[in-house]
Amino acid sequence: MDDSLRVRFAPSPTGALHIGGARTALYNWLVARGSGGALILRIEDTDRERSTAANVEQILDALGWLELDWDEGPISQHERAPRHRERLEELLASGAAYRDATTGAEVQAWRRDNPGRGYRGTPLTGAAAGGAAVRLRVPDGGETIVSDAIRGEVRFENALQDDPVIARADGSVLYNFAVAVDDADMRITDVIRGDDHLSNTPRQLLVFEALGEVPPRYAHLPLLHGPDGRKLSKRHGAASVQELREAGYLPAAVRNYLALLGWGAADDETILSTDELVHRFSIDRVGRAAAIFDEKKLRWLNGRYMREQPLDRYEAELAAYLERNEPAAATTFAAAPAAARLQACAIVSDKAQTVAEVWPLVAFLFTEPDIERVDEKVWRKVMKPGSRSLLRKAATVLAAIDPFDAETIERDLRGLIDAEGVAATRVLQPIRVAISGSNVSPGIFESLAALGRGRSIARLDRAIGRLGDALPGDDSDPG
RNA sequence: GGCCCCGUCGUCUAGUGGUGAAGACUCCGGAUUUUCGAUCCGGGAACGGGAGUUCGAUUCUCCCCGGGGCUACCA
Repeated sequence: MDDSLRVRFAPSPTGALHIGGARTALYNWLVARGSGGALILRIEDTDRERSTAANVEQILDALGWLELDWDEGPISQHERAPRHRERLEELLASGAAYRDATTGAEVQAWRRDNPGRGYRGTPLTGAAAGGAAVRLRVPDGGETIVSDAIRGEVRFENALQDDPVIARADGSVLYNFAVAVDDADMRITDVIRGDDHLSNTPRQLLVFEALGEVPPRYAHLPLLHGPDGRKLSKRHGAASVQELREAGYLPAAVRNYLALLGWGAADDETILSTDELVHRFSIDRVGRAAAIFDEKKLRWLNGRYMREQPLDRYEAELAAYLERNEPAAATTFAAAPAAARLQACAIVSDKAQTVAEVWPLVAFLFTEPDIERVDEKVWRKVMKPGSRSLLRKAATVLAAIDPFDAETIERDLRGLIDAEGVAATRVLQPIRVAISGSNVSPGIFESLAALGRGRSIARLDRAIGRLGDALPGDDSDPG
């Protein structure tokens, strides 16, 4: 326990929260919650062109859905501009930073002509300094060492580093400067972020040094890649937290899965509740190699979480999912009695791996399938000569079943199957299609019980009607 | 190009100077079965390559190869 520990999650609102960003947030959160320390949420919006309020909303929304909370913030980095300016002036005054109007193209050209050296500008003074960017002076000798909890000591030779631009000509500061100032002001003790920032770290350390501040400890996480081994992006399917939510994953499952991407418990346990994660997670057990995001494993894990949910929780997740993605279905579902909603969840609970898969399987309990429009291929596959007769007999059996529950229905329908001497599938599949409009549904006995006697028989009758049109005279041929 | 990071089954991880290199997902086969799933059982599958250190390297060092990141008046 270390309640003096302060970590931060600092996303840039230039898009939705990516899976990689979500994992970074999670790791910071786990470290904070496991130590009694504080998590600060800081929005890195110094790029006014690309940062939008909508993106900030999306990020907050994604963190909320993941159930990751924070102790301070959200703090807009952009709103701290006066403070950044103040610190910048200090460096300008001390000579640690200077005005330089050289363009990027010119620096590149300079580097071509001066291989093995970092660019050093010539300070501009007086009127000439107007309209020039500000660079940080990097020492010509020695090295800057990043002491990283995951990578060990990473050394960067100062002579090789360019003097980085830390503020634009208009005075607005750049990322590497703002980050260092903010991390210092917010007394961040541990920076846990993506590996893509490792190369930025020496620049930030140099800012700390110039400012006379003590830098935090660092931990750079391995990046997340897509199945093709390249950096995770849109074309790999679900790449943002919102997409994960739309795909029907549960927040707890996503947290569990994300935690395992780059980290493993000492005993290599796979299923870990958030509580266990908080207790067992440790940054020095994080691996060094980039991890590939594999949705198959997430699906499996999610299925486990789905099945282990209590029924009322299951129902709430389904309702929330429908509300977000299928408003019409949400209304229909909400209008049904609570008992019916819970029963629907009960009969699919061991089938669906994601919340998105639930409604298509149980919609028939809440809306009438149009028997005349059942897919022709499905219909032909299931409805054979003799089906009409068997459905009639099944309807008769159903009419007499008492009580109308899954066990009794199964007992009596199996009695019919035995009496007819046919394969169970010849009786059960036509019933399935008749009541659900599909050849894929939850268990048939449970489905009949959930639907109730009246509606079940009515749907059987409707199917018999369609069969009468399609297969006239089939009654005489039991097949 | 320069600088930096990384490299155990297809994937995520565990692990050790001497192991039959372990688990999970996927995949394949089988069982169960009223559909799809789910479930159960079984199987296949890895230390990137080359030197060196060592009695012995997957483990330590170097080189190569491969992948990735940074190299912006982006973050």
